[in-house]
Amino acid sequence: MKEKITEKSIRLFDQKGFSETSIQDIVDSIGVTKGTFYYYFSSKEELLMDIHLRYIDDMLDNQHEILGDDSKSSKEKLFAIVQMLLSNIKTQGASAKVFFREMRNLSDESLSEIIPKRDQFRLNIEKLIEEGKQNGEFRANLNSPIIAFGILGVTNWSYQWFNPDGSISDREVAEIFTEMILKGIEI
Amino acid sequence: MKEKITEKSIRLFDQKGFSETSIQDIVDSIGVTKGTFYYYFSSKEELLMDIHLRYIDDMLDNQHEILGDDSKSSKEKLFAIVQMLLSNIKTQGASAKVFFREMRNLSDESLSEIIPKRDQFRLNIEKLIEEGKQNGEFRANLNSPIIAFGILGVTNWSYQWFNPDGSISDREVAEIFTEMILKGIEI
Amino acid sequence: MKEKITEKSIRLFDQKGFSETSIQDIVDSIGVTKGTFYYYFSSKEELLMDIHLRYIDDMLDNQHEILGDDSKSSKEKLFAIVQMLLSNIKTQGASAKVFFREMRNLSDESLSEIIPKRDQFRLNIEKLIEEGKQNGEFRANLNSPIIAFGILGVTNWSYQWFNPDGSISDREVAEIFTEMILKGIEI
Amino acid sequence: MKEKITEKSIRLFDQKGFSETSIQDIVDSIGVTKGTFYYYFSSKEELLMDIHLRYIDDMLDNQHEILGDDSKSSKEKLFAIVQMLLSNIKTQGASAKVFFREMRNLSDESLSEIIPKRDQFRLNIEKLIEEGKQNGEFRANLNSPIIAFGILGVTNWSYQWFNPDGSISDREVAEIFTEMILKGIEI
DNA sequence: AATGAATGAGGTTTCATTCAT
DNA sequence: TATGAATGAAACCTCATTCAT
Repeated sequence: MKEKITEKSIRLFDQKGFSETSIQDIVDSIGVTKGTFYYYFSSKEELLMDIHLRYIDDMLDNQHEILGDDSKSSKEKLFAIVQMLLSNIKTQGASAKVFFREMRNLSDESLSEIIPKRDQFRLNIEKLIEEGKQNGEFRANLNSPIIAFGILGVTNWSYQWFNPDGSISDREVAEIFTEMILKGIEI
Repeated sequence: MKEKITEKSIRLFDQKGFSETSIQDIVDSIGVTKGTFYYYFSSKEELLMDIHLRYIDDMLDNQHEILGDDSKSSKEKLFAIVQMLLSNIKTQGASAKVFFREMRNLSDESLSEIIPKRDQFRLNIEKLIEEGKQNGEFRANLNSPIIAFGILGVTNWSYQWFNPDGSISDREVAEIFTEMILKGIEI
Repeated sequence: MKEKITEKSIRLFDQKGFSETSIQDIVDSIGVTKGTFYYYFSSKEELLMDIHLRYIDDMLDNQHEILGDDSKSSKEKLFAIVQMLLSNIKTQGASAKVFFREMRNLSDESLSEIIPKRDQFRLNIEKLIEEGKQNGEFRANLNSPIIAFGILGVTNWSYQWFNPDGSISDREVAEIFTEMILKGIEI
Repeated sequence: MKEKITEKSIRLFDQKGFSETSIQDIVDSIGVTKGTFYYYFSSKEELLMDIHLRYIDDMLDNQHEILGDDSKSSKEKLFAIVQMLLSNIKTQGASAKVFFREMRNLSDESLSEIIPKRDQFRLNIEKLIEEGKQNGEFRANLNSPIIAFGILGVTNWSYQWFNPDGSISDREVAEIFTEMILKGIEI
């Protein structure tokens, strides 16, 4: 039941927004009553925090696995991360959008747990760029922190427009984006 | 007064969110009463629509000016757009965040006016890429629609993290991003 | 309207208790809506605090006037206070019961304002007893603090049983109690 | 278990009030679940009634024993009752406060059982005063019903302020109060 | 141009109670 | 004897909106 509530809430928060979705909306969508909601969650914010934690922990896990694979070059790791983020849209896209858009509705206490994790994800990419600079895969004069923000922009923004059921696959987009990031667009 | 209400609302919507900001919050912040608000706006949504329209029209104007400058190459136009978006963060960052985050709270009628304009901005970039492909500035095999999304990701995401009062200037970031987009990061 | 809400609330809190009286009960009893209540009070607790302050300030004023009357002996002042408390039951009895029973429902902040005033009322009686001991009206060996509690017990408890519309008047009860306090009951 | 629930409930009702204490509060405080509560009590009101009955029956028993002791004079009986009420504060103070404050939350049916017992306790004191008047211990012109209320005021009010662990003992307070009631405070 | 009083719908949350196990 | 899941009514409170002045 808790799982069911969480799943439905992610869909609703994605579609209508956190504040715009009432507990009534949530429980109606799964045919239970408000009491049931409060049996499993002590507040609406706790549910939001659950969703945040679950998402960022999952992303960090995925990232960790990729970065720990010593058989991959820095470029390959970068591609793997881009590909992971794109392919996750299908299953985790709603969570991701909630994560990026609704962080504001977390309590200060919850934020103090989430923000370091979010930053960690970005810093890991920054570290990957540094690694690539040192092993000669990437240009030595790159501003790693800004480039990391740029790469995250490319991937995270795709949650706003990419349709996993559309005519172009997540793998294709990942390839286009990785090539753009690595080689640029000029001739 | 209308201007004052709009300005303050943009700040508040940016900080707390549209649904989380009450009319009371708005009028309190400028020391008037709710009646005053409803003298100038017929609803909260009308105010939101005002903010949206003002932002996207301004962006389209800026873009239009850049794209119409025949003295610029495609690359230069691209740089100019990136630079325009970054430098706008200081004055328009709050509006931009409201634009991207709160579109959901517009009525269907308002959306039908806003969405085509938002799409137009992106399609203009797509067209610029096509133009660059044809005049030999950009690689001919680029997938323009996806690349346009990628470029918008880089710039739009910067509204989430770029601090105009920080140690790195908007111009520097624009240069880093344009170089990344044009040349990529590999050696 | 604020006055009306307060008056009705005192009646209802007296009859049913603070927690047992809903905002709905209050507004129904005067034919307005909940919004109206919250236009005048920011919370149910603020209303309770209003009632408390109004009551204790009134009692302290009354007491102050009696104690400041230099034409009265200590005994006469004591009688006047007892009489004042008894005669107040008719108009202030409901407030008094709310005051004694519902203090628990005040916030800590409100309590820190109310408790010193409540204590002041008692300490003023203690001082009156001391005064009577020194001017030879009262026995010199009295334990003033405990006796003050005893006198307040006699008067305050009367709010629980005394019916101002019954067959015995408040003046008669005040006389009986004053005689009991001054002379005791033994032969 | 039933005993444990009752004991904890008395503490909680005393501290926070009946309506302000939830079944959840009660069962949490003893580490069981709500089902357990409803195994022993059919409703929250039944528990409150249990507490009321237990208290008043106990008081009536104590009073009965004192009044039936033919070796005591009326004055001695009066002192014994005052002393009994004061000394009971330590063990029964919480019950007493619940008894006096929360009677309102009993059903009409429960009230019809409790009120006569409460009145009986007072009428027994009234009878004791009459007895003292007739045997020449108390003044013949006393208004017994009102004096009984006065005596109960002195003792019952002490539940509001007397601290059994403070510097003055219950026996000392009982002596001060009995002397005040018998001899008054004037010289 | 602006106010202040009032509304009413809907929000989150609490809680006594039920019941299958 | 005790649990845990679920209910549904009602609690306090918020807020966009209206309207007479």
